[in-house]
Amino acid sequence: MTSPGHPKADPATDPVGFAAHDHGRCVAAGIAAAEERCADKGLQFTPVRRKALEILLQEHRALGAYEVLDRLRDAGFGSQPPVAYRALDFLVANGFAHKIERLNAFIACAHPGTSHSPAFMICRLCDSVAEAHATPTRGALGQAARDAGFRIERTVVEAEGVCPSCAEKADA
Amino acid sequence: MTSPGHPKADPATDPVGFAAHDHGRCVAAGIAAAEERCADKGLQFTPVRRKALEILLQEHRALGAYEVLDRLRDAGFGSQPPVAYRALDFLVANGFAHKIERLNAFIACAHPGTSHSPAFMICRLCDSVAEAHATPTRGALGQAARDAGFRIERTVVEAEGVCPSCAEKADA
DNA sequence: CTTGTCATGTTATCTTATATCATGTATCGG
DNA sequence: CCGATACATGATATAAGATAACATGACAAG
Repeated sequence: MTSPGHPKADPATDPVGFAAHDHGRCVAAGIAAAEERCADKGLQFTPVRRKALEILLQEHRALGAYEVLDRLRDAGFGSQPPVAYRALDFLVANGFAHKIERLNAFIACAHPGTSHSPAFMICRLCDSVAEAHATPTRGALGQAARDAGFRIERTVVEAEGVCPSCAEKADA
Repeated sequence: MTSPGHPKADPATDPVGFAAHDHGRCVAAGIAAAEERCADKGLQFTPVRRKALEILLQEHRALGAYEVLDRLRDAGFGSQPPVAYRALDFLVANGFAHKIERLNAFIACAHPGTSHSPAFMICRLCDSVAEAHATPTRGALGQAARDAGFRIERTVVEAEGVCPSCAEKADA
């Protein structure tokens, strides 16, 4: 899942997406995790939902709902927007995928199973997205919320910039 | 600008929006700051742009582009989407307003003039939005970015939850 | 078997955003 | 003063993202 030989590879915290890695495993692991969790929680991991997750897992970048819809249609599923949005809503609601608000697009969760506040690094050059963990209540925001009496329920943390591989290309 | 008598009111860091305050000042201060900065930097603070900022400053919540457009039209400006988007783009590009990605909507900057990475607290009950300061490079995200070799250029930090005044109402 | 629940399919529509071309206006060097 | 340039605005059309509402099907509980 993480780059082989990476000095501090840790499946729970290592940002996936910028480094070379066994991508087949990403897909298999993602599907397996979802299957298990759905079985546990009595959720229906139906064909559309499974396919939608597979589609997202194919890449480490965010896909728009209509991009997902196109691929669902190609795979023989319905072709109207709600088909995609419903599948994506299910995946997001159950922690198998996340919505990248900055891009109005969706990406498979890189750390499925673990409950977490995700944080994303979005490369503006190649559109790849890596997921890390945020600690929203610890930083300046958490302090501001406590001071103001604001109860945080969910956080969106997205950094836009340049990924290592694009930075390298740009330097060359 | 901040609530009179607030124990730790500090114009540079105090989140505005949830507490009672002299709202007329918000508007006046926002316009004044924009005027000054535009003069300094040779930017044209044209009537549409001024009006758009005024519209945003009217409330401590985020307005959709089309909501802004409606009010611009009411004020005698053009009524086509690009009118609003261009004005909003200008305001955002120059730090007079921010886009709330979670809401696809815009809000006047609460700390104009200061260069900052904004963080927002969005009340899901009353839609009010308060702006605080984020310290993106300091927390877990900054660490992850350094580890991954990702160069952060801009961050989106938005917390969704319940503001103090709505929490109070809910308790009652 | 019928009732309720959940998933899917389908139509229509709404909201958000941008590309493009045309027009106006201020500034500046010649 | 004139023409070139840059920037701002106006207007048309369309793309992209999202949801409301209604109909159908599958299945388990009563």
